Amino acid sequence: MALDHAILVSLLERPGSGYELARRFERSIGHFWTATHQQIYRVLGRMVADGLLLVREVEQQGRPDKKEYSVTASGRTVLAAWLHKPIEPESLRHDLAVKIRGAAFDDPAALIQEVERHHRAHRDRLAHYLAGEERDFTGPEAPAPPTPGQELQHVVLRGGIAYERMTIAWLDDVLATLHRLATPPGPGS
Amino acid sequence: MALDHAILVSLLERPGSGYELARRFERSIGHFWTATHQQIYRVLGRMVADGLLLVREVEQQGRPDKKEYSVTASGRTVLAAWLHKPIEPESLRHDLAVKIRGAAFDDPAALIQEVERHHRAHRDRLAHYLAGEERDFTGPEAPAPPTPGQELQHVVLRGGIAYERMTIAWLDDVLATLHRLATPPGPGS
DNA sequence: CTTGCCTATGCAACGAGTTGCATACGAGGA
DNA sequence: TCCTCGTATGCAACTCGTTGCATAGGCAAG
Repeated sequence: MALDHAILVSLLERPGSGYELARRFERSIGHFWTATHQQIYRVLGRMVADGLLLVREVEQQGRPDKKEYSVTASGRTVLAAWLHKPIEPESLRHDLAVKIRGAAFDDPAALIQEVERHHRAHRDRLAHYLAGEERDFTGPEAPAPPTPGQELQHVVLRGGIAYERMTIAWLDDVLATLHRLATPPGPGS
Repeated sequence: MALDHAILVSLLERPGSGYELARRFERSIGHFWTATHQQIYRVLGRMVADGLLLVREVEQQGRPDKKEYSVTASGRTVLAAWLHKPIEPESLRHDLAVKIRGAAFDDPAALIQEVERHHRAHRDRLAHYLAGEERDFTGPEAPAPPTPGQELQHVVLRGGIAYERMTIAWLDDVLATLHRLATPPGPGS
């Protein structure tokens, strides 16, 4: 059900089409939520049927027409109700951690390349987040007195940055451990 | 599909019943994966049908009988194949981040209690992880030369600890931001 | 002019995951 | 005696999420 709320927040920040939402979910919102376009289109249809969203056909030049969605008063009410309802602290689902524990029953050294791949991916994401932070919040182009909405977006982005930094440091730890296990105990020991 | 592999790893570390697996998934394995008992029972049945697991009826005294599952050679092969196949770096699904951005369209101060609740939950989890680390890895009771399997379990646990520490620090940041937004700009400004 | 790419939307089928309910045994307390 | 709690397993119904496929317009390169 939380995809509904993520869509409401994103459309309140700026109305847009399903396609645009899908791209946002790959970028800034994807920092903390993911969704494919098929899922988004389906949920958008249901939310319109439920009266949470409005659709407006928008003709475009040089590209296909689009449907722009915006939040109704009813949608704001639903979002507010969710905001006031406590949620459970979420737990991780970390495939890589399963693999690492599974490596005990296979060759730990075979995992090194995989972990390095993840390490690179997280370094890339961190660089991407930092560039976004510079552009939108800390750089010279940033709005001098940020609005509450911008402050909140910034603190969420700082969370993404902290997550990537932590993950990179942990993957360093994992790599060191895998190398230690791959190298048999030295003769000087 | 990854629940299958998490179950294989857990049963290789120690054979057990569906009920025991469900409790492990609430504890150590739950650090990086979650599953309800219904889901586990269903998957166990399918994996037995596929020849990945063996069942053994075990009579117990003072409590109902149980079915103990263990991994077959075929199960080990399937796990090894998965270990050698690259996976995508996973992305977060953080409900609380959606709420924080959503607070821009509601009362940011109303979120403070919710964030404090999560803060407490993560501090509790951190304490729980640290106790487990002391007990199993760094304390005087820990095995002097750890096996590769224990080293790998430890590095995964260190990941959980790093995640909780990072999250707690971030929630401090979030709380400071929410308090700043809740307090109107002071007269001395 | 065909091929591929980007924008834009959507269906159908399947698999993953959640929620509610049901059963059954044994132990302990009201 | 009945009620509740912990152990132990499972069905049924539903929603969530993924994968594969299909359509369609415009643009640019070969």
